Amino acid sequence: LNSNVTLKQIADELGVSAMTVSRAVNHPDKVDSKTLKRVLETAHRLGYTPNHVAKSLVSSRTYTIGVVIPEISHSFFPEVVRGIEEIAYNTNYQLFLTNSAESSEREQKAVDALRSKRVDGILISCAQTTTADTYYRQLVKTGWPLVFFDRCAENIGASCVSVNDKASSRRITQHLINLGYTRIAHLSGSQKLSIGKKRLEGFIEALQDADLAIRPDWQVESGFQEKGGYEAMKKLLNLPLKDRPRAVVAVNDPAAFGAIDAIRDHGLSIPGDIAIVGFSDDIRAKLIPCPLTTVRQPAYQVGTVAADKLIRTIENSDEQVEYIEVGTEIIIRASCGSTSEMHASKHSYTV
Amino acid sequence: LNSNVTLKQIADELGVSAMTVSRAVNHPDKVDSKTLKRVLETAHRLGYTPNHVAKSLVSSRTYTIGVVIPEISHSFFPEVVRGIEEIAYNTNYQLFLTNSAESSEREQKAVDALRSKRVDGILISCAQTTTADTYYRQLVKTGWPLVFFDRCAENIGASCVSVNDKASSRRITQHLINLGYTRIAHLSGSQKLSIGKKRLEGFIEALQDADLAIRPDWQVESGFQEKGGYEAMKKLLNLPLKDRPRAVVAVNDPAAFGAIDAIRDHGLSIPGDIAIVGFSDDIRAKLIPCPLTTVRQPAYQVGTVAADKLIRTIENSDEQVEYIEVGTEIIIRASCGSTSEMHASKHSYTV
DNA sequence: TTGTACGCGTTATCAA
DNA sequence: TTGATAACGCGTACAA
Repeated sequence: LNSNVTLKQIADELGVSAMTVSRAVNHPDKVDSKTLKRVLETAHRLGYTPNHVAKSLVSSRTYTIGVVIPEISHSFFPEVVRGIEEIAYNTNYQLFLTNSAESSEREQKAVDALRSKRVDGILISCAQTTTADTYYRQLVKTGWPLVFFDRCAENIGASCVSVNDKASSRRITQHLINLGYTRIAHLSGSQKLSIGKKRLEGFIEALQDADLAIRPDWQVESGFQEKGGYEAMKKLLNLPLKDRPRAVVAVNDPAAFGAIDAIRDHGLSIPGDIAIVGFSDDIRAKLIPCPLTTVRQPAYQVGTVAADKLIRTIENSDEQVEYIEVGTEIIIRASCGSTSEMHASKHSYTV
Repeated sequence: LNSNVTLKQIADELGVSAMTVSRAVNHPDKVDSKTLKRVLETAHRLGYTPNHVAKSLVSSRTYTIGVVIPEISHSFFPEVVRGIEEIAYNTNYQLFLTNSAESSEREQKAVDALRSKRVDGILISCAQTTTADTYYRQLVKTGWPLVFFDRCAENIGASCVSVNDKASSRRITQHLINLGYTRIAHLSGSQKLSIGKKRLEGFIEALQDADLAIRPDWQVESGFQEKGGYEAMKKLLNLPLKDRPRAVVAVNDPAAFGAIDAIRDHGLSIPGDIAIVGFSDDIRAKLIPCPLTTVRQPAYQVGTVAADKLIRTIENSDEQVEYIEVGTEIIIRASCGSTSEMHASKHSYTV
């Protein structure tokens, strides 16, 4: 029953050689139409399924790619995986999915396992705890096709597909400036992570472009969680009234949610007293009482672009290393306040 | 560089046989401690990674399982996959993830691909369009370890892990009854799908247990989307006042959301005029103005249980076919209304 | 058009 | 303790 049918079994059944059966299956035109028919017929009858394990052993190609993500449940990565899956499906690759669970140790184990499986290439989004980029460097040196996505190890000679963090942060800050706000603060993420750094940079650039004051006391590190957002916002609200910002750019939506709670707890209203914008378009962003203006990340597209780049890297030995940024979309809702012109114009645009 | 190191290369380097190297790597105790050391040292130096493709060819075991899900982005399946991944990680299996995108044709192609990869077993959740259970029967007949999860093909001799649909539906209906409601309607899902059928059955049983009237005009098919929920609720609201239900059990949360809109549009309040409960604990359920009482499905647990069952089926040739149901949790919020006793008691319990 | 020989990287088996 | 051989299923290269 479970004993898998082989070319040889079919061959024996028909009194031909295994080679003939192989040809019938893979190169139908290279075999006599009559034997072809007989072969295919019995192949079907016996339930033949080509053994890719054996095929891979001889061809050194598995038509398999490994994906390492740090977090399965958060809505961003499933959507990325869907994009990867779509490309893989269209190009006849299979996907090994592994979860590093934000542990760099587990991440390395995953990569080793994928290497043992002889995947043709690896897509990886770094665990937050990752420090060891020496590991990545070694990996790159082995020549395995490797593409980072979203969370990238930079300058190690591997391609990278990510969201346009800096430009997006700058753009949403500019949106506040265009609405007339001049006293704008930033709740920032960890400066050890590229997204934390880039979003802060974009924020600062926007202020510089508009010749607005860049005040250190208006840059508070909140981290990426609600709790940190709440605490950080508290600090801003506890400033003397004359030093209080009029608008806030949060590093992401959860931080913004925390900040919103703090603002409410302080008896202030949004956007009347303080305007706020987020980043990531969390599913809750549009559902809260004062819907949050934010940056939508094209997760699906990150997946398709990364998978596409990886497969080109696999199939094209002289494919160049690239740093690809995909554009985001500013989603304008109520939390930033709005001018009359805003109502007349369209309510989202891309960066 | 990319040329992978083989046992033989290490062997040649040291002037021993490939067999000795193999033993050193896999059975350290069966080799002289001195040669062991030499072998491991050069293996490390050359960056040797065992070739699982070759291993699989001889052992007929790939330590790989295939997962077929109908929908990657919805929050339920990522959580299931996370559970599967956790078990796979602990047992050293790798996961092939494939997406049928609710197409039974694509589902079959996925399964064929997985068979070609010689996965040790398959976990599958049926596409909604699936009709061809003859295909599943054939698959089972080949003896391939196979476990269905969430959406199951029943009575075909394969194990199945799913949520306790009928009991949960009955339980949440009973909750309404306990609160004193007697005029209760059901917005049902397609009766062609097991979850649609089972949830209706549970609803009816609860009414029967309480000797309440089971009125056909209070069973409206809404399907699983908001729009259907809205339309179905409209029908109930358009009944003569004396025939209008006082409470509604929706087949899932989206249908409930649609119904809620309809109730609002009709100028009625929740739960004051009409109480409503859902099923699935959609992320929005707790965020809407009148938070929705609903059934939370333990997605992660569905994943771990299904993966565990599959691996037992793989590794234990006389493992029995089982239909496993995992319990749900009733999440009590405002939409069902509440009595004073309710406030005193705990606000969730398991079925 | 069809068949034979060999090798892909590994391990089980038996012999030394 | 170590090595030689064969086999896993398939495809390339060559021969008939």
